[in-house]
Amino acid sequence: MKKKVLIIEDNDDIRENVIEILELAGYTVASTNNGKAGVELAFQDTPDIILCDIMMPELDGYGVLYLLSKRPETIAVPFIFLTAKAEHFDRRKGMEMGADDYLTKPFDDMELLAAIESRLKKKEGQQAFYSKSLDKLNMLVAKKDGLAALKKIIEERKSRTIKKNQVIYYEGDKGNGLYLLISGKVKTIKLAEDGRELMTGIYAADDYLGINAMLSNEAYADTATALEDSLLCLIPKEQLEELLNLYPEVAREFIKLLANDIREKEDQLLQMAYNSVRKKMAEALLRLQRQSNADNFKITREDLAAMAAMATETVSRTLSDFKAEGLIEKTGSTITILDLARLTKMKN
Amino acid sequence: MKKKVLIIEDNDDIRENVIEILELAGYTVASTNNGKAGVELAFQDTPDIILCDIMMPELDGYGVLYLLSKRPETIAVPFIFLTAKAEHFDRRKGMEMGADDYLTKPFDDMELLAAIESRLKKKEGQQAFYSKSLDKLNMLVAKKDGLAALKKIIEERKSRTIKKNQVIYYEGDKGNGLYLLISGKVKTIKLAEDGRELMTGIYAADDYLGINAMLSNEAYADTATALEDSLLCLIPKEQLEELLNLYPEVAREFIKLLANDIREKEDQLLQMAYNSVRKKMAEALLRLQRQSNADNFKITREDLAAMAAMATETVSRTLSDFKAEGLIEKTGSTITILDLARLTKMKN
DNA sequence: CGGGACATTGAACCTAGTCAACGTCGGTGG
DNA sequence: CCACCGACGTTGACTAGGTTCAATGTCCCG
Repeated sequence: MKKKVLIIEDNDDIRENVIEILELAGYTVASTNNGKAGVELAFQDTPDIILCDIMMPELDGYGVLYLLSKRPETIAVPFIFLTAKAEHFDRRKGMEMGADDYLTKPFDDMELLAAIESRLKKKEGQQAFYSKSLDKLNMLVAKKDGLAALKKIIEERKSRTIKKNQVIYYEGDKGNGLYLLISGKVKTIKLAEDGRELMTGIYAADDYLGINAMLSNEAYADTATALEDSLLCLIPKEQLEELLNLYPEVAREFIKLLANDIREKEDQLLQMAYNSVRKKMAEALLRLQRQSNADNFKITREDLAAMAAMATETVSRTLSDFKAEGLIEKTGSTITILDLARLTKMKN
Repeated sequence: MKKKVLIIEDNDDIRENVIEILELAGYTVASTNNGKAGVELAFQDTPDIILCDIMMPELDGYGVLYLLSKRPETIAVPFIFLTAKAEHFDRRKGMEMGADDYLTKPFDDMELLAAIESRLKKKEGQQAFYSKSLDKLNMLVAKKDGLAALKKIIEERKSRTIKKNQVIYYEGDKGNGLYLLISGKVKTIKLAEDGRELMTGIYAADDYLGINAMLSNEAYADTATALEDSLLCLIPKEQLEELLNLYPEVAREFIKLLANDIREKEDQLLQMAYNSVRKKMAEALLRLQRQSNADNFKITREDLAAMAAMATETVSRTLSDFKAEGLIEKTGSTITILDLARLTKMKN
């Protein structure tokens, strides 16, 4: 089956040229010269890949990407930016927003075709990759007889790669689905009035993201950011609703997840309230150890400070103390836990 | 229909004497001379009221009361202590554990009969009282067609009066049902290692208590204590499970409650972490105002301290400041909010 | 190998906790 | 009905722990 490519580019020469090349290469091509029309075309008939200029009047490339990422049907479509600007900052901004690649104009035919093919191939690779995470989801649904629903969900797997430091959703965004983290690591944070961050959660492979926003039908209460390159699977809201209504087991499972979450939050509250800095630090390290299942991990002082609700300087000092006491080892931003037992028993 | 009375009393003379009186008065009487047997009798054939001695070998009266409160079928049965000790401390301990009355030996026939009748009458009164709370539950269940289930639950309404400062459940207890608070006010707290309390929640009429323990099938993560005399309705675990499996709407409703709970806990976490004492105090007062729907309320400095995670002395000081600034009024343990707007906008 | 981001260390400051003494309220018993 | 007691609330003085500001050191990426 022919792959559909959507091109959004306001320069007529370039657009026509690209269309010609792609049609020769056997793709079906849709095109437009402005961002708004591009978004609408994408919604009407989901393409397999999108090429998009950054600098455009009215709605620019970043805006297009943002709007597309709001809808489940377009969120997973590979997105390649076309631009004359090869500057560092723009490139990063685009990648952080979730673009998959970047072509600097002028580009030759081979470059273009190679980029498209590599993206399409990668996307297919991901479909196969889905790992245990989704199998677990299958289990969950299949427990009783949700076979049809199960098939449907898996067939329509939407996936999305997220790069380090990229924001998955912002506090206040209305969610469009539930995320299942397939690989990587993600943190959720809340911002205090003065700009300080508090980490409300840290997630690893097989964890669900945004459960409570999704299930309470409200906007996200925190901001989710990738701590490292991650792969996410989106379960669209409507399908989730359907599952919940059809299969009590699914609802029970989510209820359990939520209830445990509350438990954890309450524990954290107690710690935050009355524990000394040493104790809070120890607990933060233990949480990291538990969820990475390893005795060493990389984390910035800033993130640690946000986890334990203290100043970065205090983190530094406390870690130095811990090192002097033989509890941990540290080099740069890598921390290795040496004496788990004593950390666990840390007195207040 | 004849009412069943169970008597647990190790002194043979007194027991025989009471049995005689009660049978003359038209009650069906079961009796035993030790606590263990008493508990078993109560489980086998739920009595309408229980009279129980405190001082007994093996299992004393407090133990009996505790064991009975663990089972849904006996939790709501009126319980009267019989004892020679008229001392203040014992009386309070008994009442705090949930005893409904106290008879000091020696007591005469009239005293005994009056106590029993008053208890039975009160219990019946409660059945009628149930107020809007349960009607709301009905709504919830009836939304679709859960008529049968609905009827069943309402028929088997278990109710229980809880006196001020009485503990409803302890952290670590395995729950046997979900509580619906019909009237009164309840707090849930967690204890830090050093004994300081942190209030994790405060509940008013129509709120559910212990949702997350119940739904995650684990022990309670906090201790629930009545802030004033309260009336609770117990929805036994099994019925809850049934409802959840039969009616997705019910599950959805609870999911929403849980999700909102998480939201609140996260907000609290952020406050606890970075806010000044003044701000924390203001937030605590606002929370009290919101949930009592009144501008004045009675609360001890200790409870306030547990809510805002600070020392009672600091609470005193901060309240004094607030009063001087015209934000609140206070006399004894009653606080009146004067300037809601400024409290809300309290800067950090 | 240079620059910027990240980490460490020192010193000053300040908030809120602790300890202690005193005041106030409400309930109980004489 | 009043006096007393214990629980609860207030205020002051002192102190410890953590934040802030500032300077310096170290790592990593291009």
